[in-house]
Amino acid sequence: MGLGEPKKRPESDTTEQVSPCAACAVRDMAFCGALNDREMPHLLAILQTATVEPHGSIIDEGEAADYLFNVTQGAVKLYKLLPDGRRQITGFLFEGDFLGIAMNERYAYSAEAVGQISLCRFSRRKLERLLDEFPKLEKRLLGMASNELVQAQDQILLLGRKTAQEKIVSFLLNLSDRQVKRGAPASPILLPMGRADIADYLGLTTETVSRTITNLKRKGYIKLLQGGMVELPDSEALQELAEGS
Amino acid sequence: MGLGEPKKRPESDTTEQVSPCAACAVRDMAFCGALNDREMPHLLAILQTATVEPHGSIIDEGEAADYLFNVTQGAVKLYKLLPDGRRQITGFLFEGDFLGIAMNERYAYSAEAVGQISLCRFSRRKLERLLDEFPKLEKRLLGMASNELVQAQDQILLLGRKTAQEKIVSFLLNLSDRQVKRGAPASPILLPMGRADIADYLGLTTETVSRTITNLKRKGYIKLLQGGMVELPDSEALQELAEGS
DNA sequence: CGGGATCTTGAGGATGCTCAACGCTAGTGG
DNA sequence: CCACTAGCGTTGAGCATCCTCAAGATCCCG
Repeated sequence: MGLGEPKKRPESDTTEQVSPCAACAVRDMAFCGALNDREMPHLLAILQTATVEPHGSIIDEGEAADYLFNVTQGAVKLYKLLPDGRRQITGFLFEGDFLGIAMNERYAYSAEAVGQISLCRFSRRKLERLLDEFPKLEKRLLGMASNELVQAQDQILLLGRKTAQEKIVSFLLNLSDRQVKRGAPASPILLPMGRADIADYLGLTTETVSRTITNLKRKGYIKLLQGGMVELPDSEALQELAEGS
Repeated sequence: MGLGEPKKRPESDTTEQVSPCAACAVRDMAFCGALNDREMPHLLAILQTATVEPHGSIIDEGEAADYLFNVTQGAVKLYKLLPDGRRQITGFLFEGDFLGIAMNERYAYSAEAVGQISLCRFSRRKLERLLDEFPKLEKRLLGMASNELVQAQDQILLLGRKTAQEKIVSFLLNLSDRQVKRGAPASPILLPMGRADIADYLGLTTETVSRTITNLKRKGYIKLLQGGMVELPDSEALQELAEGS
């Protein structure tokens, strides 16, 4: 099911009457930032806000792709399944990230909340009409797609050719970079997802993830703090570990 | 260097004076198909055609992304390198495929001709101006980016969670599907690339690729023909092998 | 404080890699 | 015309990384 039918989902709020955009912390980072204050109402008119509980489903692979989303709070995981249950997480989304560019008529993957999250929902049909009206929105979307493709290439390199340790370190550095882009410090980083999720993202098992992290900890490359925080004392050294140079 | 400086590349033709688009076999499949006969001249005006010899470089990762390309004949491989030389091929392009969506200011990967190829080259700057003039071109580009992202997700699933045999079979079926989209038969398929390229695309070694293909051959799932052609006698059975169901 | 889920650690094993040799094909030049 | 070579593909033996299976440790929430 997913958010395509919000009436069935108790964790989904209905649209707020006051503008959620005015106070939106991620507006500039998100694709909404392409519009100025005068144009924003058009976007606001087709937008709904919602929250999803931990492990709540947002979209399901194969569903008709009728809605697009913008994550405004929390972490989301995207994943695909094989018939026998093997799972590959194709990405994590955080505040400001857009969900739904990768689709044809149907979603190419499922999406699930990691912790509790907030998001904006757009009708795809209505958004497409808006794109005709505001070409710069479409340009922004194209730029975002371009960027996502670059990220996907990096992940393909990681999965195809990196060792377990290189994968873990690359992952940590990637989270750090994205935190910086969101205006947070480069270290410590927050790891809101479990070992199993990390494993399914990096093409490993939870055991290997755990062992590798323990190893990095022992060697002093990382430090585990309270609340799933990880300190990266020497990102230069980590950078080298991430590329095997 | 790459095609950014065509004067230095003996294998690059200069622009033809007669319209190469009029007789273009891939026009409808390519993004050019978004424009009708009346609009086409605008595109033609910013386009150059070229050929590249086998193993010739088209773009290099990290180069300024000043040009976009459309493959009109032959096969192209896209790849990324790690500092120690490990290589990951991120995709193969064939007639009608577009090259260059995945970039920021710089190319995210290198591209090299597999055999001899022909392509169209567009100045990115000029093409972007054209996008403003023809929104439907931009829409087409966004749709193509969306599609490429879907493909990238599939590749991520393949690399992260499939066995060697599943990878090989998925690859063969993917080539078959794309041949069908180009109007060719589903079988036999052409394998213009070598074992090493297949290995670097699937995150394997040439030895494993060779062994796995031999195995599939022995079990009757595929048949190797002359000239790098491969027959797929039972695509249903292969479909199951590809997903481990 | 109890209990389920998650994380860690260990031992053994399998998939795919490394290293090495051999075969095949096509292009080259005697 | 055919030996020769270079590149590519195939096959084999041994091995390493990572997986599987299992048990214990830790954490978190009720």
